[in-house]
Amino acid sequence: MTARMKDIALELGLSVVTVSKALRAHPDIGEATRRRVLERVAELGYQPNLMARSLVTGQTWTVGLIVPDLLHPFFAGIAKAISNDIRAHGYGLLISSSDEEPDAERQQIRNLLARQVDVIVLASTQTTVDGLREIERRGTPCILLDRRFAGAEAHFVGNDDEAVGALATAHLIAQGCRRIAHLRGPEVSTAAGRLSGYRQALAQQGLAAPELVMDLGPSGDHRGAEAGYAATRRLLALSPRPDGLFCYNDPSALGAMRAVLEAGLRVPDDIAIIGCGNLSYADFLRIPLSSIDQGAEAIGRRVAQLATSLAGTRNAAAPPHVDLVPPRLVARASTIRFPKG
Amino acid sequence: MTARMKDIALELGLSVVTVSKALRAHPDIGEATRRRVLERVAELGYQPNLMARSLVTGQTWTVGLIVPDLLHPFFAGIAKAISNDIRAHGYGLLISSSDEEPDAERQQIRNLLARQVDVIVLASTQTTVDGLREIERRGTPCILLDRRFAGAEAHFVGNDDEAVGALATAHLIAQGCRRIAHLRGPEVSTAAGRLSGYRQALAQQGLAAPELVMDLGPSGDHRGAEAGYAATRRLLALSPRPDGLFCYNDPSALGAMRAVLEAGLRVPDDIAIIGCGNLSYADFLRIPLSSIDQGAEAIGRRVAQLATSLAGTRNAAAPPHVDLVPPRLVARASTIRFPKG
DNA sequence: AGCGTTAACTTTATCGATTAAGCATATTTA
DNA sequence: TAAATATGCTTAATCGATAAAGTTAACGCT
Repeated sequence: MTARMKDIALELGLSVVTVSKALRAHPDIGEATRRRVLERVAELGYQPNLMARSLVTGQTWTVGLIVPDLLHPFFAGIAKAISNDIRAHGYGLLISSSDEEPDAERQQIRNLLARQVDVIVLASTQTTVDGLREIERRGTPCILLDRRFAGAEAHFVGNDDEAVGALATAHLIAQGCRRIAHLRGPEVSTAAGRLSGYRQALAQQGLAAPELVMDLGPSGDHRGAEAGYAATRRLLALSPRPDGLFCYNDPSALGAMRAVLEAGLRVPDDIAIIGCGNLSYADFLRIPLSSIDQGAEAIGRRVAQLATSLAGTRNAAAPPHVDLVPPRLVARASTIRFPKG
Repeated sequence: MTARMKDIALELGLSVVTVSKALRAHPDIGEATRRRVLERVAELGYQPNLMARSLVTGQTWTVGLIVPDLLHPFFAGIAKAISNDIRAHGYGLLISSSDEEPDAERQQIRNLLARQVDVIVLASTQTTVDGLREIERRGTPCILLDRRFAGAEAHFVGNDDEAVGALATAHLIAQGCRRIAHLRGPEVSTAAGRLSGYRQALAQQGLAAPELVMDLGPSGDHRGAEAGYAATRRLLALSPRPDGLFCYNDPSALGAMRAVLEAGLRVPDDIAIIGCGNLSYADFLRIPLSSIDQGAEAIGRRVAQLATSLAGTRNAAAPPHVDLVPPRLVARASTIRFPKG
């Protein structure tokens, strides 16, 4: 078995409490004693049992994170950033992937609560705020990530999705597109936000009608390319057809691009295409894809900061901290119609 | 505050132990009492404090995972699969990303041990097995993931990297390549294994000499494309130049492809290129990249199975379980020289 | 009737720490 | 010089559960 404080105390002829205090640099302990303790602790490579400590202090130094899909680079990037940043403050990260299933998510929330995590960070797949009741009842601080709820008074960190939609659409307009279509994502706040931003940008230029919005359907990210392909085929059947396309995410944009090229049209000359997510290796695609970078790392860092400041708090009536990370346009060949020069 | 067993016991006029046993379906408890308890527990949405439980049982129902880079799709895929599979057995997953820094990794190991995880799953960035001493001393079961140590008697789950190298190289040979080069990865067992497989495949066909191996350098994955580009430029300066190229990973293969195309050569006709990792959206690249699929999900599932079977074990003298997941060739345009028909 | 069993709880000890009180000894302070 | 304060430890209580051992009433058997 592993050494316990009791063992060290016995060896040194001290009480357990003295050892405990010495380890935590409590002022009660004299210099000589502290040194003796630390020396023996170092020799043994002793580390206090965090379970036991947590039981009495009520703090577990653990953040719980639930994402819809850990394989998605956006969420993986956020998870990595959170993990790295909170570790610097002594926190660990318990991660689970809900696979876009609300029931699984609720179960995972319950599990995190049973584990007494100090904070829950949640990119929810729920449509209502009800799933958060339990968290609230427990008084565990909760940070909503990427996806928000209409009337919920909760902390939030994520993109300003209206800005995402507006940025992408304005870029297409600037490139000379006049009939700009949108592939709309599933029933989550991000899709609604991007659609709204798209509409705003169009309205601002008097390009609102007719509306060229096509649904990608409920498919998750893994089917994004197929969904984008199918939706775009439907768009191309319209006449006159669109000359610009803002896609909910990059996979659907890739599917869209395939559909456009297969139809014998040119990208970006006939149809300019922009996605969202800024996938890695976009530069190595057949036609490098313009996209909106969501800044996963920045989001993760801000979540980490908020989480560590919230940990230890209980039911603090602090006003919700809403942190909208600005998106960044990355223009590549798929939209650049007027090469400079 | 949240309800505790004591509260429920008091309300129902029972002892804490009775409630505890009722919740765990202990045979001591009568049907009527059990029902009363379960009913009240359901009403309150009570969940036992897992910290307290762990302290006495010694099991935390937690698996610790350390990977070099959570953003890397291979490790993200593994993490996702592990998380999903162990959750079904009641386990949670504590994840951290070591960023390929041995010191960070060691610190993370210590942290996981202090948190009393039941099993540690480790894709190590260390060069020696010394960093595992502490784990061993504690008797915590440990599963090495993806990267192995020479003489270590430890559980291992990952690819058969010699098979990876051999599979890729044999494929190039089958496509008619005769001067096959290799971009070698950094100082980890996977790079050594793939190199060895490459050599074996060449030797088997009497194509061994001269050796056309170029180092990618110590760069991690994020610089893979640049490193691949640079190494390939050096390769192209040779004469006669290679006609086939097996790259350590996909990013370096993309860099290699860029170098080849910039030199005015054709892929795969002048030089066929194959990578490793089977990156998503490989089909949407300028020239779809052939690659070796490592089967991240399969690896994750096997790790999960092994981990749950090992949890609760201490210093079991069970012989190390070595699980080599077979790689799968995914041939695409970058290597297919003889289109069928 | 007497005694061993069983069923269904309760009481006590424990897990490995932390926090709150005690208690000498030494050092100031008035 | 006596009372007041610090200094540096120790002992007792606690965190929220589980495990081991004890208790009591009902039951069955010869």
